[in-house]
Amino acid sequence: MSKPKSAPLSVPPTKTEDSKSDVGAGPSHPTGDMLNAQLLAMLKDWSAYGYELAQKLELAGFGNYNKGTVYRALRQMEALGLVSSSWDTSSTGPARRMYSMTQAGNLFLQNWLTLLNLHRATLERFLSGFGGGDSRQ
Amino acid sequence: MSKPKSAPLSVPPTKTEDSKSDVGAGPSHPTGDMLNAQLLAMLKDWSAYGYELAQKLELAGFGNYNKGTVYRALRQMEALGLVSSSWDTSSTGPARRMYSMTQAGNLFLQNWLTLLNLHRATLERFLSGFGGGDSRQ
DNA sequence: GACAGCTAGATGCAAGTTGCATATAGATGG
DNA sequence: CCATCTATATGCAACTTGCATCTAGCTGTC
Repeated sequence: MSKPKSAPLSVPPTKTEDSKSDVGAGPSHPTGDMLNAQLLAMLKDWSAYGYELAQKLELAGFGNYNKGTVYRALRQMEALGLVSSSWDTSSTGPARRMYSMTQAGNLFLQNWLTLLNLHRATLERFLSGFGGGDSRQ
Repeated sequence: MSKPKSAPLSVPPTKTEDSKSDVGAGPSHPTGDMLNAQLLAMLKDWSAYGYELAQKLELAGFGNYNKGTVYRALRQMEALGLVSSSWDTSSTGPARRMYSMTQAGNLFLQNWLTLLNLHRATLERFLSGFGGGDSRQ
């Protein structure tokens, strides 16, 4: 949710055509637990640093990503024990904070996948017969 | 994210056993766009009111749900034009605000499913070979 | 008919999250 | 020396969420 601020509530939509392209209806990129899950998945087998992860998210197809949010998500996950970090000064350029996933992080990911499947299953149950629910590219 | 508030950042996890069942890592129930999508899916073919929808979410397997959040999510989706509402006083008991999905709501749902598939595809790509990623019900 | 309890919706507040802009700082190239 | 790129961090305003609480209609019971 983000764009339009108007509509004084309780006013019947009256749906004009003006918001056809934007719709205020487009989820653009994941935040919160969804973002955490993406970050953890990328850390599954190797270590990585924030800048790198933010770039990969963009390459993965999510719109241009807010790096500030990525950095804060990583620090917060560290505070929760889902990842651990250490400075890497071995390569040239500014120091990098290298993250790797912990066991708790792995457990989070499991829980997330469970919730995600429940989410999907529930959606599909209500949208029964809906086409495109499973089209992984 | 919700439970533990401690951990002063940059402290290596030290993983004690105390948080094994909770882990501070368990996404419990959907919020934000994920919640919106659930609500819209339940409104796909019929109208419903908030109290009812909140109950269905619990029955669907998501933990005990915050009704205040559900009500506010619905009002906000109405402000965005994703649903429309009207009072229903036909049945006994307190009046019910009946919601139904708009075309914009349907478009939101489409977009959400697209994002969800991208999310899943990306997770699976990084977790390649991971077991359990596709076990629907 | 007083009263507890259920249904149904709404909201104040504190805490948390996010986007945007900006800051810091090392490295590199001209 | 200065602009630019990499890499991380943060202040601020706006928004979201959970919890508790409020209103209000209806039902059942003594």
